[in-house]
Amino acid sequence: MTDSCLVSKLSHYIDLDEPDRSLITRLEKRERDFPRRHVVREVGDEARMLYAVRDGWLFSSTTMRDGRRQVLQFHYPGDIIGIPDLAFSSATVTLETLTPVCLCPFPKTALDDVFVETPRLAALLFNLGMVDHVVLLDRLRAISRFNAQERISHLILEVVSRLRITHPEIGAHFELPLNQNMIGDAVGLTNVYVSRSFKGMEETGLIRRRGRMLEILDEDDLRRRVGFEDRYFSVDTEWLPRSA
Amino acid sequence: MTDSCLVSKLSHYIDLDEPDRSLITRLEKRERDFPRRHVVREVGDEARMLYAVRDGWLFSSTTMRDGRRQVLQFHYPGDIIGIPDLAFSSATVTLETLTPVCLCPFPKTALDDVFVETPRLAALLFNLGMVDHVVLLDRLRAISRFNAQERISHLILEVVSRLRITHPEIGAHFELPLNQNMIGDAVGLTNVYVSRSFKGMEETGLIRRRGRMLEILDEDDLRRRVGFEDRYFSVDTEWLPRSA
DNA sequence: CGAGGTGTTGAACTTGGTCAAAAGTCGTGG
DNA sequence: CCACGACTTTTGACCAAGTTCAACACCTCG
Repeated sequence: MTDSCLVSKLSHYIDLDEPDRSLITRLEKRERDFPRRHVVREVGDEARMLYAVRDGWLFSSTTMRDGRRQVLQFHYPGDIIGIPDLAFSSATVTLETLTPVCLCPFPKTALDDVFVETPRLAALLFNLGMVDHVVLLDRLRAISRFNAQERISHLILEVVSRLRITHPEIGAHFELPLNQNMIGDAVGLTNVYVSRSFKGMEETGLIRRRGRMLEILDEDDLRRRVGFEDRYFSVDTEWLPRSA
Repeated sequence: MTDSCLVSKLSHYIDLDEPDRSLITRLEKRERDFPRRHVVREVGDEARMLYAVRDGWLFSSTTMRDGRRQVLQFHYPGDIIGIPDLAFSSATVTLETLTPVCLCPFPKTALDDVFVETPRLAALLFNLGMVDHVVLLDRLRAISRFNAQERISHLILEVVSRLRITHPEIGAHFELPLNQNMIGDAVGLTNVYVSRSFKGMEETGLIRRRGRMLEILDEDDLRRRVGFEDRYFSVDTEWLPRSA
């Protein structure tokens, strides 16, 4: 077992000591692989487990009665997923893989140990939960008030900024493994209008595309246009309790 | 000092023991009053404090460069506000009162004590944070995919279900202290279209209005129309660590 | 009584949706 | 190496929901 994504994400924020690391290792003991396009769990399923993402991308979504889907979040290596369902006995969202994925499942009750044994780590998880919350608030604002091109721009910026936590080397050029239907379902547009918007953005000189490779031509400019804040970058860990 | 809203909200979910109660009381030691329409703190302000809401309504919002506002959340007695900003050194949202309000401010660092001394309470706060997260996911879905009447219906249901935690006696008839501008800013519509939608809903026989009093004529029907789930009602506290 | 905030209405307009067809793209098997 | 099928993207024509702007009505509270 090489180094864990969870450890590498968390130590991006604080120094982990031995008890922290061994606790995390305990959480990541089991592993399970899933193929591309696999439903890990659906709305209404029993929600006793959480999963640490070791490798691959996933997304969570809900479907309305008329069949339209809303993509709620994307999940990357180092994330713990299923956390929002912590407070419910059955899943509130559907978790589905986007690429082949390796997950480390552990029961909710294992979080007990984190809270009891390593308060500092528990507080960090809380903190990161709040980061996700703020990211979601940003997206709410974007979907509610931006036009199509702005929404898509916002989503792209959100995705790169998250990727850079674990892959700081990512520059303006990267792969976006999402089809236009998925993008539409994430920002509240139809695939048709996503296509038109992409075309428009390419003509304006905001981006360049080749297949799923995407190039952001002027990231600062793009950020300014949508008032994008990189929430993952500057996280306040000052208030966390000192390690025991 | 009579009984605290925070205690009454939290004990809706678990039995609080003596250490828990005394810790909460410590958090609520100081009190501060604010008038209606007062900005408690703005985006960019230093975010060292959290606030327990003792009395009154508030909301959090952000403003875009063009002046349009997005209302993100409403806050009620018993809520702890400012939590999303926990992870940031400056505020990510503006907090503003809707009615006259009494808040109990305490520094972020006081949460340390909660994590170290009462893991069970810390885990409960985490849990409730996740409830708010899911409520936000529901709203994202509503704003992204519903039409005007459905969005407004969803918002109304969200508000009543939250009110009922601390006021279980609330029935179909209650006061909604929000003007149509505010409602529009919350669900991503203009005040004009909020007005038209309300009119439509009244004509269809979904609701009845008189000033700010609102009556839901058939709540089950309304819930079914927008697939509303009451997230506040059925919270899973099974996984929480036992008290020491 | 007057003023400011709030709600309502109308007409013209815009953004994005719908439906349907055409054109790529990519992996698989022959 | 090519052909086929499934999926994805693009394009066009038309449509509908919600916006904008502006005027007016309505409270209510000082």
